[in-house]
Amino acid sequence: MALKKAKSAGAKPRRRRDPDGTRTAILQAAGTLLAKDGPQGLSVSQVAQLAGVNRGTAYQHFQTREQLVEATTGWVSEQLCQAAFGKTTGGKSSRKPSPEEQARLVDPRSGVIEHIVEFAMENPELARAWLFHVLASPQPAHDPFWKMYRQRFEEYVKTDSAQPGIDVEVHTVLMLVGTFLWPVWARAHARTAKERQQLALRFTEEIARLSLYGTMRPEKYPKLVARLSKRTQPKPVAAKSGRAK
Amino acid sequence: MALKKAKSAGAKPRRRRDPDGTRTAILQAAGTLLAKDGPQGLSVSQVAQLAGVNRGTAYQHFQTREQLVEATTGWVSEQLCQAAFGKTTGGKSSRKPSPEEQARLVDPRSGVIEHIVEFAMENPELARAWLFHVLASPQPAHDPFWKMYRQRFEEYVKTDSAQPGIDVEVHTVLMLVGTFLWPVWARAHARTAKERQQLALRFTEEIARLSLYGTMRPEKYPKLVARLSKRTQPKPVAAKSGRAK
DNA sequence: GCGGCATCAGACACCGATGTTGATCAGCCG
DNA sequence: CGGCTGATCAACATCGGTGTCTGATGCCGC
Repeated sequence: MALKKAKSAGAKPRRRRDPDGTRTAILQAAGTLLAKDGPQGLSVSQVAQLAGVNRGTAYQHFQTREQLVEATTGWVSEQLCQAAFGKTTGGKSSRKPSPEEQARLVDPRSGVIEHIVEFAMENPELARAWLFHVLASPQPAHDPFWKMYRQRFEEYVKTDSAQPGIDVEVHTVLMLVGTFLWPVWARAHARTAKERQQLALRFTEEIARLSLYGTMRPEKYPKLVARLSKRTQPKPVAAKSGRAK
Repeated sequence: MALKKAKSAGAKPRRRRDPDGTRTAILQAAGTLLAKDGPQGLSVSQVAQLAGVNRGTAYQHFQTREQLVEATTGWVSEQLCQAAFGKTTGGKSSRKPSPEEQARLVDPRSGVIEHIVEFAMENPELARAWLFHVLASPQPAHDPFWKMYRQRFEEYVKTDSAQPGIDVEVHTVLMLVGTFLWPVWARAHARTAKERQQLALRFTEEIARLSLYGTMRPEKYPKLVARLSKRTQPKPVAAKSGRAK
């Protein structure tokens, strides 16, 4: 078709006029570079180049490098929220979920972790970028995705399907960061989609096993059992509320 | 002692001639800056300034910025190895450990995790630096500290104190990264040494609880139990399924 | 068809970081 | 004590990134 795209010479086919599109293109490029170099290593020049956008245009969408980084981390978190929970963070209210839907969202076996792992396995850049962000942030728990996950798990802990005495914060740290680092580790071993899926399955299976049975055989650690049961016995929920306000 | 240190005017009291000392001073400064900005954010200028050393001197010890970063990550890993396992990585052989010593080193309840958490809680810069390094590295599992931990845990898994069917890699990812990120999270909440110790205790207790009992009540997930027990071994699962009541 | 605006190209001053080089001075050894 | 080695330092040239500005160009809605 005879249209734009000056063929031979390095002529640049000027980008079609689409502010939102370019913005997200920039964010996406910034995301992948963020994953590679971390927040401190991000340069507007590289981002613009990768996004196929003039540097000046980038500066038109984000006044300063710092703002670009900020916007990018927020965007990454948003992507993760949508992929994991299927809704945006900026609560457009959205009708209250039905009870069974509630249970599905809350129960750790319902697929939230599976979703996250699979998504992270297919988008390791986002996972890595999120980890960088969380690691660099002075307040990791302020991240929207973090808060979302934590809240969901907190609700699960209240149900009678959960073991008593769970420490929500510790669990959140373990699961979130483990779930996102696993693809980083696995990346070195899996090339094909099949291998990746297998590794994702391996992770979720081990999480399931650990969640059900733990790592140690209780009968081998009577003293530890006694101490822990003393901690959680009297009134499980009260014990937790003491520290996880 | 009354010596050196020209007092008033900005006169620089030329550093005493001490190659090894300056080298480790540089490494230490690089470590704390690495924790703050990540590998890509590290600048030789800042390192030299923080270490109280001329930039040129730094370049004499490490030919290039990249080499400095590399040496620093190695140094951090070394520090962690010594803190956690009490010996250096560059195996000077060192006599074989006695059987009970072996058990102490291998058993997850013996204090390895406690050691690491406490150390990480008191040296969050090192923890953060290590996480940055692991996150940025294409082969996280090549880190000496990582390998050391993994090997120890692998030996534990072979003992009959361990649950059957443990996935060593998944466990290593979870524990290592969780243990080091916990201080980063906790840092935002704890100021005094007492608070820090309390948070460290809270983490190890939850790890212990999780290792013993897991997160979910098996009786609520019969299908999952069936699938997992089929995966591992037919026999031992029944024993622990009764523990939770 | 026209005006507004998104996009691009290029240039500028400024800054900080990188490596390099030659001078300088501390500590050791004869 | 005097010289030598090399650890430490100050200064230089260079490069790349930032943030800003100007003018040109084309796309889209009115």
